Amino acid sequence: MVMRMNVTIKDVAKRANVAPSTVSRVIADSPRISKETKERVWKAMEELGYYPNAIARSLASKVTNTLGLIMPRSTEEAFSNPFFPEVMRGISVVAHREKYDLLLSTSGNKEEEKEAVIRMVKGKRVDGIILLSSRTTDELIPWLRDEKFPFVVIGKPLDARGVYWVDNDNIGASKLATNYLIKHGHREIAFISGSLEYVVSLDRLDGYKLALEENGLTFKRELVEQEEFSEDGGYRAMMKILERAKPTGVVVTDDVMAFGVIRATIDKGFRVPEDISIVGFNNIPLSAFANPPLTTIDISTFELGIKSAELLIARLKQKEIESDHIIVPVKLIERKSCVSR
Amino acid sequence: MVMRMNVTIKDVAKRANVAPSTVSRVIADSPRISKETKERVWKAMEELGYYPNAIARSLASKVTNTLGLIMPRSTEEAFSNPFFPEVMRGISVVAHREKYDLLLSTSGNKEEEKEAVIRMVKGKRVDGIILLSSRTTDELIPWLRDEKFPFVVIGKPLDARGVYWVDNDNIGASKLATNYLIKHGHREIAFISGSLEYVVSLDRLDGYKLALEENGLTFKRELVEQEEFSEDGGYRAMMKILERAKPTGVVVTDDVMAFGVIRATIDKGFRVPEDISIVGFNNIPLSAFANPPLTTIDISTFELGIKSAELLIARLKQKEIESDHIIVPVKLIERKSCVSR
DNA sequence: CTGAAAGCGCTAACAT
DNA sequence: ATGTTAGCGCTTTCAG
Repeated sequence: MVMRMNVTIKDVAKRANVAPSTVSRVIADSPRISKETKERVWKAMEELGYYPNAIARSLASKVTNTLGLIMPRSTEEAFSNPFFPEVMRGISVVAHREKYDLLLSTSGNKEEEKEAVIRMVKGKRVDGIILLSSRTTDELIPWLRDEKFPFVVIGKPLDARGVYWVDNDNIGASKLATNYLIKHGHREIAFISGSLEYVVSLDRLDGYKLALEENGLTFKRELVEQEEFSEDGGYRAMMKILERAKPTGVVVTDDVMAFGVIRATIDKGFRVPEDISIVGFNNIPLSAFANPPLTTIDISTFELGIKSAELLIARLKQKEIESDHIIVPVKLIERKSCVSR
Repeated sequence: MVMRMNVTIKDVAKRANVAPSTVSRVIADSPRISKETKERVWKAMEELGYYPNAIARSLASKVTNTLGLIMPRSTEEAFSNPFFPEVMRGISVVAHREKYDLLLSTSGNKEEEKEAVIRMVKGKRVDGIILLSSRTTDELIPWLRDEKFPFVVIGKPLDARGVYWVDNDNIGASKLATNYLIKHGHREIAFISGSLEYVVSLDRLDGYKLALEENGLTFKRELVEQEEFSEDGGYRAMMKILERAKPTGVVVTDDVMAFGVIRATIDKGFRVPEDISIVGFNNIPLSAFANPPLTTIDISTFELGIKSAELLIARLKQKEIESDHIIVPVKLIERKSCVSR
């Protein structure tokens, strides 16, 4: 029976006839160690099947080589919207390239979310944090800023002073969507978004208003509705609007919601796009296959993930950073859910 | 200027007039500490804003309260298929409930995947591992088994001895899909799956063969094709089949691939379902919105995640485990992509 | 019920 | 170029 104790740096040191610190340096591939000793140490590591203990390493060096990911609200919900996997895909590409692992917090609500962040930061489990979406009411951002802990947020925070963030130009994107409808002859344009708790909703509402204004159209309260980010939310919002107004076009700030909007439109006896044109946001994979295929604003979700990870890692490595934020471009994808009037 | 040193267990001990070990016991809520001391220590922790350093804790106790997630192949690809986010959703629900965090490895290929696992296991960064999909060629499973490291794999491994796993009855599921087509009068049924490197592909191929056999139909090589798990893979597979055979129905073991199959069918001048019926697998959200809406086998992806996490955690907590594997039920979702002949 | 002390496995001054 | 020596912050015998 083999009682296989864990082989540590000491065992390697002994076998290679060097000091533990030398082994440590070899692991870090320090240039101040002679080629010969390195070889000798490598050989010893090989023979003993040595592998560094990352935890001990972290404790001593205060570096974890891992990035914390904070999902919005419940992790469970987050994975339901294709937006998040896509952002994570971007993040994981960069993390992999830069040799970072990813620690996912699993939280269920606002309090737990805060808890999760504290656990990561004070627990010293990560080198930096990416916040996947900011709410205006978020107390996390000031907290992290005060802790002087490196983090970047996806989505421009209300108070962006001293915080690094990555986002689209949401005002511009929303103007783009609205103008598209206006150019196609629409005058009564509805606007459906997620809760105004989210800065992104606020900004897109502004973009919508601006587009109306610049085209001499008047803003009408009854054409605007907020609901939760889900198919059902979109459905409910559109039902409410159709009960009090007659839009010919609608801007919906989330494709998943847009599916609900389409469903509501049909349920109310209208056709898409013949009676009502719809433009969505995010260009999720589903939107190309919807019926009709959805015209939508592609916000480069993948890129949002890429850039946020790059920005965070640049910060961690104390690289020169040009700006404390990055704007990722959007583009309008024309499909079949809009028509001229 | 405040030089805020990290407050440690020692500071708390000093302030509460106890020994560090006592503070440690209070953190663990040991019953051998008097109520009074506990209160005193809690107060001191509160006042100093103390928070345990998880890394130091892990080093000393050899427990991380973290589960490692190993994605198949590249993490990037994984996030492209809705299957994985959905599994992760299930895992995260349980992890959250049981107070575990999730560590995601970011790997790009087979070697890096192995590297990632070693880094997690030998680096002592996680208490257990969930393997999100097994290939027949997987050397990870024997390795983990030999290391006696707790892990569970989603997808029955080829050699399941001594390994814990969670899966559907893939043979049965595939029979279900194939029989459905047979019952609807189809005789020439094609079968498209991912690489036979995956046990799941093998099993589903077996199920398909069994269904044919039990119904007196002969298996034809030219009706079978393997390709990668993507829309494009499905497209290519179907193109190849249509160049040499005339199926009236096809079983595709992945919805994303099924979309490609539909596209190929149309490109070849056939209609779905009038000319060719299609049954998919996974019931991803997209499949309900496809054109036509896809009839598919729902494999309870979310449940797969739930069960795998529960099984792993039960193992970590040395709970009684009834069986070393869990079979999650499937069901057929009838939509519009199939028709009787 | 609590304290003292020895690690956990590694890194990082500081020497040499 | 390499060794010595303290820790990193916590847990855990072992005493008492």
